[in-house]
Amino acid sequence: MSARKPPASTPLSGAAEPVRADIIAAATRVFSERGYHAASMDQIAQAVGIRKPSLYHHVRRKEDLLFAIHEQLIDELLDETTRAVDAAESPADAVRGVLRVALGFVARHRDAVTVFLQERSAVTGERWTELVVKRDRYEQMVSGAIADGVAGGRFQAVPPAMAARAVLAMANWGYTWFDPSGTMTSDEVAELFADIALKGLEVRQH
Amino acid sequence: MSARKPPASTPLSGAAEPVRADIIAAATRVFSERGYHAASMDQIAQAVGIRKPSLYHHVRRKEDLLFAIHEQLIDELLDETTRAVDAAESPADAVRGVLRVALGFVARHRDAVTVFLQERSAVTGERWTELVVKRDRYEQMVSGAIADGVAGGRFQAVPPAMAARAVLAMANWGYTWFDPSGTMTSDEVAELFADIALKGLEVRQH
DNA sequence: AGTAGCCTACCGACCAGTCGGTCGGCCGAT
DNA sequence: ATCGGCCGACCGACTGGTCGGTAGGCTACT
Repeated sequence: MSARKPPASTPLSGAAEPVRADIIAAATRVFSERGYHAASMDQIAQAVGIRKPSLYHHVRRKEDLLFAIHEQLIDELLDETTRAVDAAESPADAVRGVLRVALGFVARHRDAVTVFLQERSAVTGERWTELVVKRDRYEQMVSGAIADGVAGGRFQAVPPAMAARAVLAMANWGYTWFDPSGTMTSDEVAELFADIALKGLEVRQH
Repeated sequence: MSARKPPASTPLSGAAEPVRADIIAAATRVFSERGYHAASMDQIAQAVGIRKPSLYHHVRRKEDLLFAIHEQLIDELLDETTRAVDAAESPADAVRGVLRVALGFVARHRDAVTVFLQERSAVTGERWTELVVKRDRYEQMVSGAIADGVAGGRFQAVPPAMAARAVLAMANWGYTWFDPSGTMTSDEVAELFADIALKGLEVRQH
């Protein structure tokens, strides 16, 4: 064919043109309910209100949907957390902020968080690497704050990376049980978890 | 050996005759690597060293494998944790024991724990109910220990169910990052996490 | 000892159904 | 008359699961 090959290249590193928001929302819902592999493109199309071939008008591959969900979430999370940590006046404040942001995400973007945490390994290739880089940056922000606390003598001498894992675990695990219509708001839970992580469960009698 | 007929009857409710151990091991490996839905029975058969139809000689359905993995893990976990909590001399000791057992499982049965925590929703029907019952019993054991601590005035006045979630989160999330060949053993991590949960990160100056 | 019968474990060939993905064409708005 | 959004019809690949049959070990009876 004489026809010049269309651009056909991903415009930039990773980032393709944005997928329509309602499609991402529908995919997020379906993926979170049935899991990435068990969800079919037909089911997603139905959730959008169109047929499968039309869905392929907006997305090149199924994996693109999964990646878009992952990327959107980590970018927003990174952004909000950075702001919270920067605004913190003490390491303890930073830990509180991290927990508040993370649990807020669980509450507000429940399905997306579920997909993000449960379908981590379904993203492949260099796109996965891209996500890992951002995830590492996120974790290092948390362990950095804790390291500051240790260095300043305000935290116990714990390995910061380990403590960060403990803190993040409390937040991440929330997608498993948190109920937005439950008795506690995400901020209340965040405060409670921060208290536990910072002050501990045991009563100190001095 | 005289020709005594083997039991050959379904011994109890639900429990079918046990699936050959190497098959469960292979399925655990494959499921944890690729995810339940992405894993094919052929891949499992190959991991065992037989062909797919032979695999169906030992298992009725794919889901049976998943259920067997889940059941085996939760039964053992429930058992070990019960012993640890019963042997504890204080609520704080109980929390330490729970973390030690749970993180020990992560270290020793990494793949099974991964399947258990990541493929929870793939089990369906009444078998799922059965698992939920046991999981709840497990969680209540932990929150019960914390409630004891609160009632005895040795723990802060936190909602026990919430605190239990924080503690379990630290342990469960371990399957995400724990490396058995890393610098810390699972017992060391458990001790560190217990210290954080019980005493907190902040230094108290009185 | 020989042998008939049975049973477990295994396999090649196969099936119906589903999946991700494509193609050519329709339609309404610009 | 072009074009973005949409769709019916279709395809190849693969999946979970089945079926008929085989190899070989154990038992029981002769």
